[in-house]
Amino acid sequence: MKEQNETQKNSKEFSDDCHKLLSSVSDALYAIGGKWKLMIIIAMARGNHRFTELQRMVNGISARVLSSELKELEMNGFIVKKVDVGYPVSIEYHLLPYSETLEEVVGALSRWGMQHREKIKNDMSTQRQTKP
Amino acid sequence: MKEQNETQKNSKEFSDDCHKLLSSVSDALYAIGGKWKLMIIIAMARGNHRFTELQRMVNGISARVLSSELKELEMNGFIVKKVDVGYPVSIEYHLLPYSETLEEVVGALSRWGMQHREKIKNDMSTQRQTKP
DNA sequence: CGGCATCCAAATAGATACTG
DNA sequence: CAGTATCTATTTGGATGCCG
Repeated sequence: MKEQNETQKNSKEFSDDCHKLLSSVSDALYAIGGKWKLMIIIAMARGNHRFTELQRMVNGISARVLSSELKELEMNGFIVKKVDVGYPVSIEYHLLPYSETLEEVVGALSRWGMQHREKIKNDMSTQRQTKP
Repeated sequence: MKEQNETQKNSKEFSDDCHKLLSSVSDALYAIGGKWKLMIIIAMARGNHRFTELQRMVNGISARVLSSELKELEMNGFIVKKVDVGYPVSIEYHLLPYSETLEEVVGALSRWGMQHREKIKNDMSTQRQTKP
């Protein structure tokens, strides 16, 4: 290992680093990627616990998709489904502590999303000058 | 506005906050969501600039998909395509400064992905005890 | 209300072949 | 090398209806 020249070594380590970075990001996207999972978790963190509440809050999601996403989130340990067998039966979904580990990701994404929207807006208004 | 009771007001503001958070995250996912865009940007940041380099580095992407993703990234101002008309013609893709704004997002995702992989590993090994 | 089953349409992805 | 074109297979999603 130590005997290979610096160029090779640096290149190899660089490439290894890259693979590690890629696979960890890939793992993250696999678990919480897609359009809906983070949105559902955000909505739930903000006090929406019922199926229909969630569907109203998460814009554009259908019942079928919400249903299957909730199932996956439950299987993966992000949320728990609580069934209250009163009358009428009430079903609520709640975040488990593990969801809190996503705070940094959600924060980074929302900050970036906000400033990205600004950028798009500026791009559009400057473009309008050249092509009215 | 001021006349509504505190419960309603707080609930309304909470809901507004939620919508803002949801829409900014949604914007972010729209721009850099999907399996590939971030991966391509990461690989490029780590020194992969040629089409085939990128395809080798980003595991599982096909030429067709890589091609279309690169086009989108270019249109959205993340990367630039440089054509060197020497012999042989060489084509390279490079990150534009705007890609650097994604650093925080990439960092958060990779940290989360790493610790998530650990969690999965532990879950699997503890589960193996009960069902060998 | 909180879903599941079914059917159908649309989007996406893979394989393969071909081009300059 | 750096793609494009075409075709097909698979995934995904919406709409609808039904059920407890």
